[in-house]
Amino acid sequence: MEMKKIVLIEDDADLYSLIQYNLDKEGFTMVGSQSGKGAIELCRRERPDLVILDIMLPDSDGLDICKGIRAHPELQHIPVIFLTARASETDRIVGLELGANDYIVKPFFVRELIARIKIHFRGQQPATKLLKAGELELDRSRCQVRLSGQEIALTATEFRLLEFLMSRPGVVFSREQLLDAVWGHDRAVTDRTVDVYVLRLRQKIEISEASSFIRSVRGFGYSFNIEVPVTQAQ
Amino acid sequence: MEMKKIVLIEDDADLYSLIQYNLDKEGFTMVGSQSGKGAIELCRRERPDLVILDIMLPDSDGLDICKGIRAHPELQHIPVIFLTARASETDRIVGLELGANDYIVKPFFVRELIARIKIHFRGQQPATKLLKAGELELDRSRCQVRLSGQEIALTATEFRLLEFLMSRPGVVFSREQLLDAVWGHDRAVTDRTVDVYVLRLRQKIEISEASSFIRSVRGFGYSFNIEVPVTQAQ
DNA sequence: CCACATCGTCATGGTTTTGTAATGTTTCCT
DNA sequence: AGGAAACATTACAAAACCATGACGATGTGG
Repeated sequence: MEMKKIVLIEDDADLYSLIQYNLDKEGFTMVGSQSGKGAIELCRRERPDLVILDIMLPDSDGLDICKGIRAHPELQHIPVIFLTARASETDRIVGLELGANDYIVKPFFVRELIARIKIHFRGQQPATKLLKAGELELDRSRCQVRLSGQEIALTATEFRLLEFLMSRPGVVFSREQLLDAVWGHDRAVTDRTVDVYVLRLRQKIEISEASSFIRSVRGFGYSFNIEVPVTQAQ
Repeated sequence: MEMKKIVLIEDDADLYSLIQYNLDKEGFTMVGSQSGKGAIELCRRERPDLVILDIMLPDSDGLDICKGIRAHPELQHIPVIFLTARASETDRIVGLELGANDYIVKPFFVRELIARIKIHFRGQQPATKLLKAGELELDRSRCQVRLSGQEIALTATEFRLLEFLMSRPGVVFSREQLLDAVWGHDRAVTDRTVDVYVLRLRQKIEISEASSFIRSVRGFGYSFNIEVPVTQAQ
């Protein structure tokens, strides 16, 4: 997961640094303000992946800020977590119905805040599951392989074999293991078959004679090369 | 918004009916069980849009059910809300980190539960009511398809199949997946059927022989072409 | 109750893929 | 070097895969 950026608006200095410390420890980038003024501008400038918002601020209302975020076409998709001491039913409802994505009542456990933050980052995995190795790209969801941007036509078995090898680059697999993984456990296939498929793959995705994506490891099996082969120099 | 379906697993009869009443009032479809046994099967059958899960059940553990849902490839995207009396820090963290999307501690306000449910349905609206690919347009709200501006008459099944494929252009789906998505989970349909429908779709929406909107991916299934087919040359 | 549209299945045939056996080549050991 | 084992290649027949046309069942509106 790339580094996620979080904006924190919280006037209580102690709580501010506590959260800052913990977000930092978790590997998030944090920018923030202890005042509600200019919060929208801060978000427009920083384009965070998530906003943590105290509702009761001395100079402005967190609810208004949330409303502002939701009204802004560029920001409206950003998840907002409210943080507040108000625990009454209507307060909560108003917050949630106003467009907040979560609502945490003070005092709270920091680890819970972190866990709830992570929920919003979960599930939005990259649309395409892409395996890369130098010029070679394998797109799982499209069942497609490209070499230097150009599509390479592979058969189903070839694709699955390459996918398996690429998903664990450098690891050497015996023919036995490859048969289990690619052909299935109830296979009825000779292990020489693997050789043939490696050959077919090589003929399709090999660039030069010198460097090979698939490495034969005599006496053991095959592995996907980590030393990324290159066409020219790099 | 179409009718959303919610599965509720809660052993306390009073709470069960309270929630049932309120979900019903809000216009949600609810199915549920007062036992944890068979919860996964229930979800597989019903394919709900959200699951509300009590953690402490007399016959099984809500955490395990959640784990089961997250482990099932067809169910793992479904939001899970935990409902529980356990308020300790570790309980909450475990619940959230296990894959739950929300965690509500009893006793709670029903309106808050409703508000939190709605959060999960918000924003996941298909942003595009209108799917486009070159000359081909699919209007979800009107159940209408146009090719070069001219309306094409599709049957219900043809429409759903095309809609599903177009909604994730480029992604390859197995016949199995297409049957699940288009025909439903309680299907009693051969997977050869998909071939026939693809054929029928092609006959109706295909422009030329060279370029095709629906791509056959031998050994895997079908996908909607991203390379937008063109009437003329490129 | 008939005409018509839709649905799902089946059988067919052409094409691609697959697995194996046979043969050639490299590597390694003595 | 000689030979054996491991790997690379080639060629080919069997199997799998998909497109297609036809058909019966079911449902629906007139």
